[in-house]
Amino acid sequence: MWLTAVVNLRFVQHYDLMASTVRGHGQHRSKYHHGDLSNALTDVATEMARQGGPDAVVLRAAARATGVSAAAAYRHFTDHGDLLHAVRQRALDALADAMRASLASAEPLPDPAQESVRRLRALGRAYIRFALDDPGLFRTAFCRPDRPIPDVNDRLAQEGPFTLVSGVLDDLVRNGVLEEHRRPGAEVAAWATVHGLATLLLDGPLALLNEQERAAAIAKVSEFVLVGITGRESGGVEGEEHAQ
Amino acid sequence: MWLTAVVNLRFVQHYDLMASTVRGHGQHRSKYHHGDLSNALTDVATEMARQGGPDAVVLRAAARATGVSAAAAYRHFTDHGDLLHAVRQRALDALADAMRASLASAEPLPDPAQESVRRLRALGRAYIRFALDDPGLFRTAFCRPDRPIPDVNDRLAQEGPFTLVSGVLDDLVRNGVLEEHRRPGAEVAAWATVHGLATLLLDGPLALLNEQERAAAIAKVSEFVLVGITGRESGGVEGEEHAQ
DNA sequence: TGTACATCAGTGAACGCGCGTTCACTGATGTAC
DNA sequence: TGTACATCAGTGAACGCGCGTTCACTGATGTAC
Repeated sequence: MWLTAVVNLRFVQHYDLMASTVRGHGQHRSKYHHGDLSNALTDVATEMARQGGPDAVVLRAAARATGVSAAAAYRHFTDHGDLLHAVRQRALDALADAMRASLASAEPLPDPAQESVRRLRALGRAYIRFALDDPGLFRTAFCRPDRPIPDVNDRLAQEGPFTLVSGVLDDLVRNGVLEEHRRPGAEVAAWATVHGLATLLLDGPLALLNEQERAAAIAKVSEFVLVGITGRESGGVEGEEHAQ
Repeated sequence: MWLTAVVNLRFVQHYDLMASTVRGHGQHRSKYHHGDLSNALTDVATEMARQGGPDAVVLRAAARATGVSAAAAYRHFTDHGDLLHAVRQRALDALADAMRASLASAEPLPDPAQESVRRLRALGRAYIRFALDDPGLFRTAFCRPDRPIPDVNDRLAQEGPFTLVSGVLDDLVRNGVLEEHRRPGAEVAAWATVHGLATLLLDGPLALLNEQERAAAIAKVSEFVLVGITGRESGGVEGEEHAQ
């Protein structure tokens, strides 16, 4: 009990430092009229989510860490759920960013077919890595929303993880790797597989795997996705699956 | 706020009824020395989890609903996490039971190969259905544990979901559907896919799918798993995938 | 350019709530003789 | 078979905690004239 209290205290101190640093960089708005409190609160709350998952997003604590009264938060968020929703969106954005970065992180292969396979692998790898590196954010991104989720075909589809996968699958069709009749629904299957692996590695029984077993599982699943989607042995680009 | 209070009140009343019914059936132990308080508390807490997920597992409320002081719970559980852990185990057991029931729910097919494919499909279907029918329990089964998870090769493997899948995959090898060199790690891939689909349907963007789209997604993923595992077109047993 | 004033974005104190956990206690149970 | 007594499994009151949210308020900002 008091141990928890101590930990929380540490959190607060840490966040306070962070908050003052952030504000210190900007123009001093003489305390009143922070200028960008909405974003500042979301920043801090996102940091909390990163460290402790969705349950760590606490409105009062976020306000405290931002150096502002709790009531002030209600000028920018209708309630706690609204703040959490903003954090969730941040988490999803961060995931999508990581996936995009992964796409761009290596030289494109000369052969378009191989290149699109590489891209699919890169997306999956980034997804898993994000989950393992930032479990708090990952859990927050997929925690049960208390507000309606944006439709996949609306905002999220704009530039969300789902859309990235869809785009690469379209590439695979275009480059003859994926037969057209297999295309419909393929993004759901691919996404589900990678997402499931990520959550089982994080919170499920696969959390007990050592690093080697984990790498093997990831490689196996990566292969599995390609075969399952295309319906045939994944040619070329062998070995890449063993890369981190 | 007061709305929440009202809802909670309803919960309590409901659980109280339930608890008194349960105790009413058994022998009256004259209030003191309940006889099986540990199980009674776990029962009630599991019901709470069924209705509201892991966060709804509240020690005080469970004690209240069981008609017992909160302190009494500490004779049987070291703390709140211990109770939650018991509920988690119940949830996992319930999932495994549902899967086993699904295996036995239809006539075995005469052809052993087809039969083992049927069994794999049955497991996946049961998994998804459990998640959709009992989201609270499903979320609880896979919520982040604050205690060490039992190793897959230990208790859970005894009769857990994971083991069921492993067994059926062994059948697939035995019956020539799955080549032996593909067997290692296949249960992870299969499980991840189905698990991912379940969680995306529950809490992810796929929650927005209508019934028809959802059925299509499930069918597609089911096909995907078979192809991904075996490395070839799934022969036979076509059409069954469209069954609920 | 200066001033009156509406509006905006904060404050801080308080509210009620329910939680997990501890404590000294006491009634019921079972066992040794 | 009856009785003393240890142990077991409850009680109920209290603790401290921190949360989300509301309220009347006030200082800063920007705008109309």
